[in-house]
Amino acid sequence: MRILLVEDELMLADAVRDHLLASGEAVDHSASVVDAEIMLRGTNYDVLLLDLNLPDGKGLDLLRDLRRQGSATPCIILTAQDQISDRIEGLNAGADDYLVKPFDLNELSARLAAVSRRYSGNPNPFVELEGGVEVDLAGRSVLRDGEHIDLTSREWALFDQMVKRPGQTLSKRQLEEALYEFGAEIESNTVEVYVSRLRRKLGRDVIKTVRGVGYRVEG
Amino acid sequence: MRILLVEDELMLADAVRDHLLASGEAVDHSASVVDAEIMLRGTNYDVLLLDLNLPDGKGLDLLRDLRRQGSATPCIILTAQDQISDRIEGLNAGADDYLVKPFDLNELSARLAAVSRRYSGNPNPFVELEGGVEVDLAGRSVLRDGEHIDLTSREWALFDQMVKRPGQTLSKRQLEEALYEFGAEIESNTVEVYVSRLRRKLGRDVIKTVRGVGYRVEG
DNA sequence: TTTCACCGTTCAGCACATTGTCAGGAAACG
DNA sequence: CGTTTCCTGACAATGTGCTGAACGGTGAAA
Repeated sequence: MRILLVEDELMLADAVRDHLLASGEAVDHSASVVDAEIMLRGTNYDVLLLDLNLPDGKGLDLLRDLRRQGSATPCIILTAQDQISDRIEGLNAGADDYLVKPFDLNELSARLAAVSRRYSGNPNPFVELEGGVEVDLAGRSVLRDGEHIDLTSREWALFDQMVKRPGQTLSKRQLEEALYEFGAEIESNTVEVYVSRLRRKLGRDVIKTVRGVGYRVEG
Repeated sequence: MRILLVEDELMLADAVRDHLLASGEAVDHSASVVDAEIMLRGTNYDVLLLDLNLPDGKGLDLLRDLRRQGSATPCIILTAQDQISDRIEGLNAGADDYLVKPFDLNELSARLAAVSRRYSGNPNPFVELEGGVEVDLAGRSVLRDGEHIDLTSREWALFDQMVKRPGQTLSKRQLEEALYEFGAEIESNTVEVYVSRLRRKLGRDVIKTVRGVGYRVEG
């Protein structure tokens, strides 16, 4: 999925980009409205992530222009806590959803999925795995033989990463980062423990061990 | 789309009607509550545009009566700048959105589209859930083992959100937004309290807890 | 008007789920 | 065989959700 992120706070932008790249999305970043316009002219994006509080002009105008030109690219706007009027204006200008800063990166993922799904009209983005396991990434739900399986947030964080890149082997280090946002090296076998717990819930065969490297889920 | 406009300022009413007619909508106009009641009796409208400041009675009462009778016709209320309390009351009485006068006619169109879209998105008015619970989304009514269950407006606001996305886990943040229309973030466990009350009315198993995230109802 | 019932909200305490860690055992590998 | 890597049961500390109680506000009834 091609995503255009328009955001001038660089730290936030980097965090968002890293997170989305890690989920396998293609992210372009622009820090200003003019840049964004140029990029929009050159590429067809699937989703637009738009901060309304930009230095060189109103993000709202960008969105309005887009809609005026007939573009229906889904758009999620990012606003600060107190800019309630911006949110309303944004929705009226044609935004599909909004997120209030600071937001959880996983929530961002969920909304992205929801918005793009709403748009593409495919209601069930279920991923099927071995052992009768199905996963709804956007809805954060897992079925095993049709039964719902409850995962804790850590368990989901790990499993989510693996399901997003089926067939790929993920190193323990990568998976660790899914658990502990920034670096924060932890010397322990936490990942192993969680894999163990996941296997108990989902069955032995869903998560394969790649000795010396990490783990992998089949597509 | 059939629209009923209840508004006593004739200039404004004319402007609104002209604008909507030009968009291809069917607009009826009433300048008083009693007229509106008569027209509502005779016709099924898709959207109700309601000024709260009417000469012969409170528009709010009209709305409350409608909701009490089980009508779920989407309603956008029109208020003047300073009547903030009216807005809150209106939303509590069952309005779907509000517009502050003077408003841009294009903004009106946008809200109309948004409100009606919100409703037309539910092709299946009757949803069956676990525990013998049936929900009529359009009619705002809930049955348990065939018995009618009364939900308060907040309870409904929450439950409605969950039933509309069965199988999906909704974060507490998302659900909070269902309670407090736009913003005004409140730090409390209000969502939990309402879930608790809903469970008492609907049974333990209808609403599942997803720890660390939020809640979910089964399809 | 007063009274009453109900609703929305907040808070505090309890109960229990989750988490990170460790240690001992199992399995893979040379 | 030894070594390395991985698995998993147990545990204490922490975190999170649930729910009864209480309070102020609002509308309806008397």
